[in-house]
Amino acid sequence: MTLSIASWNINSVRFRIGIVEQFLAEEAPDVLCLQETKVIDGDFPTAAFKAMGYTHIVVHGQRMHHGVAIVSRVPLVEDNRLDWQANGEARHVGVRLENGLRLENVYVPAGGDIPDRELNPKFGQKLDFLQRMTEWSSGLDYPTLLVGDFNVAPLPEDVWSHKALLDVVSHTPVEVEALARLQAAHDWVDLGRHFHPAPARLHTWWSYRAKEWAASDRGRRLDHMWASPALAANAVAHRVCEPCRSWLKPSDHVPLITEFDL
Amino acid sequence: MTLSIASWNINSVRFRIGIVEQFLAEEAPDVLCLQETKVIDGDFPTAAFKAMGYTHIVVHGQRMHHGVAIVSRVPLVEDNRLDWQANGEARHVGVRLENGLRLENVYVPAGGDIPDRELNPKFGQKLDFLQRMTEWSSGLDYPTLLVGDFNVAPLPEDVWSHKALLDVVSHTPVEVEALARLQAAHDWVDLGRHFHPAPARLHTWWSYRAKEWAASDRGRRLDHMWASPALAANAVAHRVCEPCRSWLKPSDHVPLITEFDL
DNA sequence: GTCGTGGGCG
DNA sequence: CGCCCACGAC
Repeated sequence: MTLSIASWNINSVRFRIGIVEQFLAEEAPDVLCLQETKVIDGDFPTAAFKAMGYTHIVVHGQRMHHGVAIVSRVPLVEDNRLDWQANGEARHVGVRLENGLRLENVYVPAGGDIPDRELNPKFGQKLDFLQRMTEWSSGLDYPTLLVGDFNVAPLPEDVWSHKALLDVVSHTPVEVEALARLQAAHDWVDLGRHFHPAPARLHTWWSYRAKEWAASDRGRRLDHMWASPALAANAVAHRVCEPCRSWLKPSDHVPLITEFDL
Repeated sequence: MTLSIASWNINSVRFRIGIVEQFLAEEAPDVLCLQETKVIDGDFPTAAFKAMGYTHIVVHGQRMHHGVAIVSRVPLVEDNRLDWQANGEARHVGVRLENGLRLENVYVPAGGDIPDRELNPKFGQKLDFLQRMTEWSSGLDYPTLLVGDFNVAPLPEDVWSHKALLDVVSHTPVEVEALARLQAAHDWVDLGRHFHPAPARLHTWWSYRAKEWAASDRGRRLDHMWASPALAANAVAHRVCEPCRSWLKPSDHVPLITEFDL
């Protein structure tokens, strides 16, 4: 059987429910992981998803910021909600699928503007978050798919200009090294680059602030899907749905989809 | 020649420019007076009006609240901006048409919630505003059309329930008496009731807070067009465009139109 | 209920 | 740029 899993930082699932429906209608993934839902669990637009066949819904939201959710056409059960900052922010939810696959959906902190632990506490929190994810990751002993907005673009080819972004949060060496440690801790396979090796252009985010985002194309690859080595062997396709960036009232992130043959 | 003049409390002309265009396309009044434009003069959507042939535009706006404007297909010149509160609020603008007709566009203060001068200063300011309009009105000696949101429903038949609203600001006896003095000061002809005498139902405003506004029909006649006696003799029709209340993203007020044969 | 504004955040 | 919220006004 085949299974398709998508991930999308939606930047308010309520405000953008229309393009989420459009995406599900066009791509029909079996499972969709959302980040930055920005909604408390009671206000999650459950009905819209159920009407489209996504009847299995696991939410972990909060007021105002952050929030993650997983909606699915195939059965799944909630497994855990981890708090890698121990501050109560809703940045992770994990589920188990019927075939035993674990799916972990995470929204890594953005990290503020200044790439300095002392001057900018948020930057330190981001690095600490990645370190605690690394420790968690090293203990995993079952096939897992880790997806979400990691807020780090690791490779030079993951940003529009390696040189221009070396001191910009999301692409600084210290973040890239922290992400490398996380990846090594479970031998995670970066499915994006597995299917589209560097130096291929591969971006998942374009700032709202650039009005001519398509023309200037100053993108970054902040969103990722990482698989346990055994699971990666079953991945048959991976793509970034870049056209979604130009839909009406878009998110600044676009969806990723991986197809598995299990 | 005939001349049609409309008046509409639009509750943000920028937010509702779409239905303003729809109204102009359908009714094509020669002149449209707007209240609660909620826009500073520099941000008034001039281009949209000019594109529809309303090339003569006189605005008197401010940040955030209030604001009035007159847009016209026929030539007119700004005549005055009166401040009947002496507090700088943009609640009036007057123009002269080529035929000598004066058109005065006013947005009377709502007056707050409690109908008591002592407990609620805004109520006193509303009564003072009407008193100063009365003094101004008694000195008029040229044919004038006074239009706008008067925020008073004078007759028992001007509200959905005379009894229920006797103590509700907009229909209290003290406001009704103040409006009667204003009317008497120039022998103003109330064109709404001139063409649709009581007890005919005649409402121009329905609260946003009643979701089933059409079914419950708890309206009030807060908007008016008053003519000097000599001018009123030339009025040939007057109507309230009630369907506008059910358009997409409506104002809580609907437009009024009077046609003159001059 | 539905505006505008201003601040937080990304 | 563009979301969420709090506030004040009507």
